[in-house]
Amino acid sequence: MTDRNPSGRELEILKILWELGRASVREVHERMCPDGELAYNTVQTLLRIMDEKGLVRHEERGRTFVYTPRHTRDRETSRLLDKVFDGALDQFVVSLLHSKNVTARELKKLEKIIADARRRKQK
Amino acid sequence: MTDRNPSGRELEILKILWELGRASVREVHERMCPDGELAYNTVQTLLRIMDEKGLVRHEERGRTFVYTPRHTRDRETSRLLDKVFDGALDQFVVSLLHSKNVTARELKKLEKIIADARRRKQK
DNA sequence: CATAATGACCTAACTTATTAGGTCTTTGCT
DNA sequence: AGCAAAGACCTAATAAGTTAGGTCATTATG
Repeated sequence: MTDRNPSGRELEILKILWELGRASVREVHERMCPDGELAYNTVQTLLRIMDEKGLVRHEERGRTFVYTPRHTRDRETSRLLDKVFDGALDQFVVSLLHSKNVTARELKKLEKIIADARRRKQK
Repeated sequence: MTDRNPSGRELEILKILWELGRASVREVHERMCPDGELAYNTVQTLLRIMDEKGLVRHEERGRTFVYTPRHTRDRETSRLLDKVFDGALDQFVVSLLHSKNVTARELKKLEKIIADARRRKQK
């Protein structure tokens, strides 16, 4: 069972793994719920399922499993782009600008990001 | 039970309603599954649940219900932005540019969208 | 009028997601 | 050696999402 999509909780775990790069169940658990909202076992079960789904992979370090993400941020972004906007990039960006109050500073930053991408494209 | 989030199928229905503005069960069903992938009753049930969740509203036209969306595209975008990128707009856009092959033409369009937004901001 | 079509409403079956308890094993500490 | 901590593995219970069948009322149509 390879390459399925993450559910809500699974996405939370993926976010941790994207941040840490690699992590054991314990590390994910501590980062995700420092106040014990979820049981250790819950996180473990989720990671096992995500492994089966192909969203993460694991290697053994001693007797503990260290997980790394296989599902990428970009993949997730792409999925959402298709899911909500049928792939229409411009519509997505317009909506993005509506969706919250964007500061002039942020806009400037975005403009630079796009301009850079264009420059790279030209070459 | 107001203001809950759409599931995958519910989002599909919302997309139809965003496009059509308003529609009966039959219209949604025909647009969504012209080849009868889903039963009419399935769509009807989904719309009823979405009504309870506050994602759509309905008014009666004769003896048929006409549904309109309450959950907006922008709201959905905002939700995804938070869910995947904790609200970091720039990260989202960078990922967007990675997520598929963007043409130079599209980039130019995006640049214009951002520039226009900035200009409006200045005033 | 009889019958078919359309539509809302109710409910059930099945699937997927979420949560966590119990068990067994290894390891580290006294 | 004995005990506690850490970890994987198995399993179950609940919740949420998905799908659609059956029922009844209203409206067309022959």
